[in-house]
Amino acid sequence: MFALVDCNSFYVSCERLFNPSLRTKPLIVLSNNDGCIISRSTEAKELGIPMGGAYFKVKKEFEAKGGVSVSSNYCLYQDVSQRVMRELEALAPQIEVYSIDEAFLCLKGFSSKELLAWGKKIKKTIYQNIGIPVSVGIAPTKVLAKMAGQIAKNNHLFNGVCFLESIVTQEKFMADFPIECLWGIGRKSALKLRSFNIKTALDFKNFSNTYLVQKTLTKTGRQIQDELRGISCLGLNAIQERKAITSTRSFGRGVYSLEELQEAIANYVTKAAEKLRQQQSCCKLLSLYIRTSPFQDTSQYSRYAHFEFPHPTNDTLKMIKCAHNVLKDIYRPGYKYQKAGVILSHLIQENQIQLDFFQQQENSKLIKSLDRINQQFGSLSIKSASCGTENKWRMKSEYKSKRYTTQWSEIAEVKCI
DNA sequence: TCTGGGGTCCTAGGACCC
DNA sequence: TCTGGGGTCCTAGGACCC
Repeated sequence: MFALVDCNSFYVSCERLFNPSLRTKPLIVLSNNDGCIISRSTEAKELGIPMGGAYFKVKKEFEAKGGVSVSSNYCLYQDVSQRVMRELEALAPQIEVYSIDEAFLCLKGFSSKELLAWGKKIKKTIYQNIGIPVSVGIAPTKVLAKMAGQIAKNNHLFNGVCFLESIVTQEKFMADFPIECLWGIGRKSALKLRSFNIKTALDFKNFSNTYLVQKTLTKTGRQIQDELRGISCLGLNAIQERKAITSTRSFGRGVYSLEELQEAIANYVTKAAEKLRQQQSCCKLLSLYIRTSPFQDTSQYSRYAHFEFPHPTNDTLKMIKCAHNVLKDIYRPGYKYQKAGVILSHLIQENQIQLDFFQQQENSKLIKSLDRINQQFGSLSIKSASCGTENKWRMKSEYKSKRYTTQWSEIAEVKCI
């Protein structure tokens, strides 16, 4: 048996945790650059605010109806997430942290009678100890547990906990479960399945042409079908090292000059390289891209290029130099650039690097000192001069809440009146 | 004027080997 | 004029997730 624990409107719930005045208002959380809507309270959903929609399109109307918008605050969300996961680890024999707001639990050793009660206990404990409301779905496979989670969240009769035990119950809900809502079936796959007259999860379960499923949806689709049939294909995944680290941002305004792009790229490399060192890895390949806005009618330009290091590295300064060389190659003047990004891949553990006769000593002492200083005095306290100081291109984040739990200077205040 | 960011997995097809 | 068969490895691009 698997359980899926999913935090309800996670970012919104985090914001409400430390700002009770937001608890009764329609609330939305915006993506980076205050561009899109990425989390909505129930009240905001009822006002018809679309998930993933462009903020500027709804801003006026939403505010007129008393809605409140906040910029995303990942320091806060990450920290609250870790607290939730710690609680879950104490409650279940095995856990897979699937995303910032979700975890799968493996339920060996529970009788089916105990399972529902146990699900309710999880919900209650997380709310009591952390203050975040969650939904719990329990079923024999991961895909079914995901489905149970959806049902627990949307069907009020369940009070946030749904256990799909018997095949009869599973099929009863599958019959009303649209195919596009199934975990792993996106827009494209749903269209293909609908062309075979498969409209619900139950239709998919009963579709007998497995050859066609494999052919159109590849191995992934076949596994989903098996999981619907109660055959578990997807186990609990252990935490694994990242295979790639990316840092990409849209600009707060159009960027034209090479100098500003260089600044932005230097900042992104700095960020990505820090993450790389945190997991004690080096990278062999640095990829980089710049592009104009696809939403604008002005002439478009987009380029993607790589640099392969002769020796795997995590040295920020060396990486910035190489990135700048690549950037010079792909930069063309006269365009209004909207976004740039850096991707580090072909990662390898620091202690597994193969050295050779001619390899120069890495500048590791300097980099280690930088990391230590930044850890103590805050991110980017000391950085390469190429990162610039003004950063006029920097993304917008106009309505950001405080980092209540990770920054002493921003800690929550309690006032006695 | 303003439309996010960070990931994973799978497959086809190219390049190469003997 | 005729030009095989069996294999591996790598990567770009597509699709999906939250």
